[in-house]
Amino acid sequence: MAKSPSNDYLQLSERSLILFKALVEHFISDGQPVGSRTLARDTRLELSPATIRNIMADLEDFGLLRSPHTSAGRVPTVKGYRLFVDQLLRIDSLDEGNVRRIARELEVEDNSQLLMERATNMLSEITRLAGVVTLPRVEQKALDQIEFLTMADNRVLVILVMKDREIQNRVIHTVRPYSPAELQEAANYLNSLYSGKDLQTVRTDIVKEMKKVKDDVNRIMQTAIEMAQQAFSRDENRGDYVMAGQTNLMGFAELSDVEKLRKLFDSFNRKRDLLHLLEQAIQARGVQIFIGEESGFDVLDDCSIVTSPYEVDGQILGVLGVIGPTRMDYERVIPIVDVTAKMLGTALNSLN
Amino acid sequence: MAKSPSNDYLQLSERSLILFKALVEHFISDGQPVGSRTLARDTRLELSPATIRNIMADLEDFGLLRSPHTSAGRVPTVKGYRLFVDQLLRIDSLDEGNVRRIARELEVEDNSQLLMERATNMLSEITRLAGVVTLPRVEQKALDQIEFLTMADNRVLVILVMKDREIQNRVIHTVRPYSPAELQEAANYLNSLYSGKDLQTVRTDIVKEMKKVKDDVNRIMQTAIEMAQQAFSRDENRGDYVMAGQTNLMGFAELSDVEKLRKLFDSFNRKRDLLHLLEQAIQARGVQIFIGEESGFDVLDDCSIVTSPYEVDGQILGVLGVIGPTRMDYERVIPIVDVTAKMLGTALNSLN
DNA sequence: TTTTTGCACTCCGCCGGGGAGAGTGCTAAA
DNA sequence: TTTAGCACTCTCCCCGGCGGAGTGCAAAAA
Repeated sequence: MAKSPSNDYLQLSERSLILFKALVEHFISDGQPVGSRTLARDTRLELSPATIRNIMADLEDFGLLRSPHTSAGRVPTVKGYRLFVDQLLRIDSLDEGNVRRIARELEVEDNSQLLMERATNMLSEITRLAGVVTLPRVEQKALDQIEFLTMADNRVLVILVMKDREIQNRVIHTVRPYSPAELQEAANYLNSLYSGKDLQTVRTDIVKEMKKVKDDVNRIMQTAIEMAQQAFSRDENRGDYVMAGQTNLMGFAELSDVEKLRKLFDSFNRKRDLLHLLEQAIQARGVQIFIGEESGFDVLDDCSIVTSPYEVDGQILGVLGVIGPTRMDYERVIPIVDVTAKMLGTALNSLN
Repeated sequence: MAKSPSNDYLQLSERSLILFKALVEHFISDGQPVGSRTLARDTRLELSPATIRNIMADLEDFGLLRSPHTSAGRVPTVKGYRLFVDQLLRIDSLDEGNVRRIARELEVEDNSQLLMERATNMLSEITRLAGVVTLPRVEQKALDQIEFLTMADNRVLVILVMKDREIQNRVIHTVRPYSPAELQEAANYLNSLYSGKDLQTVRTDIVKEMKKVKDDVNRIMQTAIEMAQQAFSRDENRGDYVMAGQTNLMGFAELSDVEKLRKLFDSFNRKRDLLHLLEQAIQARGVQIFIGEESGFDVLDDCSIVTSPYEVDGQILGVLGVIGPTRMDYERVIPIVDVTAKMLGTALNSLN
C-alpha cells in the first residue's frame, strides 16, 4: 500500500482536501498535533474518527502529513503547507481597519529611510512576527540634484539629493584642489544632464562620456567627469535591510530552544544569508512564500517567510515581508504583506 | 546570633575576606553555588569544611552571601558583589594583545559613526557580552563648516560638517525663496563666526545675535540669522546608542528563561530605559558598575553593567560599556571597558 | 577560644514504575 | 465504503526511592 510521495494531489478526493485543510488550520491555530477524534468533531462532514484515520493515512502516504511519533496526531509537512498555501487558501482582502491603519502610518512620513522603518514596525506589530524591509538599492533611485562642497586636504563632499528626498553624502579625495567655482560649474553641468535619471544610468552614461571627453578640451566637462566618476563609483554596501519585532519570535514553542533562537538572531545580525534570500524574492512578482527548508538556509528550518516586492513606477525597488514559524497564520499574514508592499510603493511614489 | 545586615565589613577578618573572594571567583567562573567542601579544596588556607561553614554563616549574616535553598552552596548577593568589586578586586592593566587589538581596530576608521560601531563590536567580541556605546550628542560636537543648498518648494538643505567629519543633513522650510548667492553669503558669514564652536554654543550665540540684528539692517546677517535659527534648532532625537552582541547573553543559564530574555531584548529595542541608565553613568568619571537591582530597572535584575565615559579634549561626549550577567568576570571586563573608552577618545580626537 | 570531627538532617536531581490519556492501525461487521 | 471494536504504542505526569551535596549543631580536640 505504501506509495512513495508523489505530486499528483489529483488523486485526492474533495473530501480528503477539506479534511486536510481543516487539519492544517487546526494545527496553525494551536500548534498541537491533530488527531482523528478532534478532526471528527470540528468538521462539517459527519465522519467517524476511523474513517478520518484512513484518510489521514493516505495523506501521510502523499507526504503531506507526518506524525511526530506513533501515537501522536498528525502535523503538516513542508509539502503539506505548500499545498495548503498554493491551492487551498482563500485569501480575501484585508479588513478596512488594518488597511486604513497601514495607510495612515505610511502617508505622513516624508523621508524614505524613516518610511522603511515605519513599514517594518507596522508589519511586525500587526502580524506579531518579525518584519523586514530591504532598503532600495541606491542605484535604482532617481537623482534629483548633485552638489559639491570643498573641504580641507583635497577632499570634496558630494551631496546627492535623490528624488525621494533621501540625501546621500560621500566624501571623495582628489589629486588637486578644486575651487568652489570649478565645482559649481561641474555641478551645474551634471545637474542639467542627469537630474531625474537613476544612478545606474548615470554611471553608464558617464563611462560613455569619458571616451568622448578625451578629445574634447572643455575644462568644465573635464572637472565634472572627474568628479562624477568617483562620486558615482559603485557603492559597496550592496544592500541592507531593516528589521523589527524579532522578539516576537521568542515564545513560539517551536523556537523556544535557546540555542536555536540564538542562531537565528545571529544570522539576522550577520544579514548576509537573509539578504541573499530576500534578493531571490525580489525577482518574483507579488507575494512569495518560503516554507521551512525551502529557504535553503538551515537556521530558518522551522520558519516561513512571506514576502512581497514593492515598486514605484513599475520598477521594483526592494522587498518586504515577515518571518515567523512555519505554522504562522498565512491567511492573515499574506494580505497584510501584500497590502503593506503596495502602500509602501504609493507612499514612496508620492515623495517623488 | 543572627545579626541584622550591616555595613561594617571591618568586623570581618582578613581570612573571611580571602575566603569570600575565593567563593565569588569560583561562582563567577562556573555559576554553581559554592559549598564548603569545594572551597576547602581550592584555597591556600588549610581549613576544614566545617570551619569554612562557620565563616560562611557569618558572611551570610552580613548579607554578603545567601543560599538558594537549604542544602545548596552559597552565592554572592548584590551587596556581596559590591564589596567584591569595590574592595577585593585587583585590576591590573589589560594585556598587550588586547590593547593592541583595540587600538588597531579603532585607529583606521575616519568616520565617527562607524567608529562607534566598531567600538561596540570590539566590546562584545572581546568580553563575549553585549556591548553598547552611546552616540555623542550632536550638541556637543564642534562645527567645522555649514553650507546651504536651495531645493524646490522653498526648502533649503542645510549641511553641517562637524569637526569629527560627521555630516548632518537637515531640510528647513523658508517663507520666501532665497537665491543661491544669498545663501552663500549667509554661509560665509556663519562659517567665519562659528566654525570650531560646538552646536550648543552656536545656538546660544545666535539667540544673542538676534537681539542685535533687529536694529541692524545688514541684509546678509539677516538672512544668516534667519537660516541659522532653524538650522540649529534643538534636535529632538535626544540620544541614541548602538549595541552589538546581544545574542551573547543567550546561553547564560541565569537568563535562559525565554520570557526573561524577551523582556530584556524588548527593552534594548525600546532604548528609553537603558538610555536613562547610561545617562546616569555619564556623570561619573571613570569606570562605573551597576550590579543587579542597583540599576533600578527590573529587567536588568540579573545583569550587571560596566560603563566608562569617553571624552575628547576633557569633554565627556558619551559613555560605552557592556551588559552581562551579574556573575560576569569583572576582573577581565573592567580593564577592557576602561581601555576601550580611552582609545575611543583618542581615535575621535585624531579626527578633529 | 578556635578548630575539627561526627552525625543527623534537608533538599535537589535522577531514575524507574505505573497509570491515564490520546491516538493509531487493523480486522471484522454493517 | 464506512464504522465499530480492540489491541497496541507512545507520551506525559506523578510518585517514591535513593544518592549526592551541603548544611547546622554538638561534642571532642587542639
